[in-house]
Amino acid sequence: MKLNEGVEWAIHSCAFLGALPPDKALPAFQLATYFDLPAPYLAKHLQQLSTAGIVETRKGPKGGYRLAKSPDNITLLEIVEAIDGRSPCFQCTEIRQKGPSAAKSSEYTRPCSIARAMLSAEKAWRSELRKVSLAEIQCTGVTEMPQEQLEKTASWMKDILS
Amino acid sequence: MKLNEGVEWAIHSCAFLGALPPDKALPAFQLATYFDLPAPYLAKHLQQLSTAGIVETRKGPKGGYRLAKSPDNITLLEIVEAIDGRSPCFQCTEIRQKGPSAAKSSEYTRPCSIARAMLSAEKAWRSELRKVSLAEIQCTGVTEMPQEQLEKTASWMKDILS
DNA sequence: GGCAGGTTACTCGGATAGCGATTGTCCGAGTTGATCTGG
DNA sequence: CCAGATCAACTCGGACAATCGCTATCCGAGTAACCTGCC
Repeated sequence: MKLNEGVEWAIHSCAFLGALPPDKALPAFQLATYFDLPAPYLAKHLQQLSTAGIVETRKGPKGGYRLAKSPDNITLLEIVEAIDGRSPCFQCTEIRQKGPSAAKSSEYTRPCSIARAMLSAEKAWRSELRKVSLAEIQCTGVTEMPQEQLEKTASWMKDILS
Repeated sequence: MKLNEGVEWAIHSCAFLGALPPDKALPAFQLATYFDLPAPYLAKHLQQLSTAGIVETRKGPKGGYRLAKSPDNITLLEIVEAIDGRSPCFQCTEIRQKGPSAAKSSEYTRPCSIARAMLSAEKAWRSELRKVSLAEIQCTGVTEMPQEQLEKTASWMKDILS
């Protein structure tokens, strides 16, 4: 039960891309530099975000990644599922139908009650993540960011985009 | 984001142990036979349940495992955490404090807002699991179990415990 | 017949290999912007 | 000076290794029941 490490990188990256001026894109390499992450590996996760339709790419010089839609319309759940997959974390293997005391398979109509409880909890988790939009993350993030970092980031971004 | 497979086995095993007559214990090997599982590996998980204080053991002949407390006082969360660990599935590595634009570490007072959102969702998940007691699982399980399996299980249990 | 001691067989517990998924990396295909040349 | 074609550099995308945790297994330590012999 460990979430892919790339999820954290992806969320931070999306929040950062959302702060970019419109019609500007940022290469994966620059993002990796900003967060001090291994560039090729971050690129792999950005690809997943691209496949999921959360970010869009632009090749060639002055190219890179940028958000594909408004931060208001991007939820944390979307990003998490883009990186970590959509398969449920609890997979019922129907062991109640195994062993010497099992009945015929057709006798089991409803899903296993244990699986139902686990899936229900997972639904609550997903529901919480769906409530949080990227816009909220950005807003809170900027509000709580130290003044020093705000200035440095603005300066850094200016250099890169020039 | 995949839950340890042993979690399913552990929950089924606990539910089954709860159906045992009081003061009777069941060896790991018999449990594995009943569910058609690899015995040594199931035993490993039962050990974890024992360490967590959910089941208790009795060595020697007529020994085995049995519940350490009433099914009413055992929650799904306890079992899940006993097998899968209590560490949060989202680990914030504070990448906001990395890179060329980071401020001094002391400037970051509150936890990262992304981590707060992820932890909040995880809290909801754990809360849902805490609501479900083993007693409820047993009750639902028995109610929905095919008649054929009920009879076979009763007969099988009689043979084993004699 | 009852009891004590020894034996035996059965149980759990921790230490030990194998495998798959995640982590980490690389190079090639494609595209865009800039440059150079000719009109 | 302008337009078009060429060129070159920069970008993403998918294919390729290494490491860590989960899966699976085994044997040794400990214990309780049982059996036997004695009182």
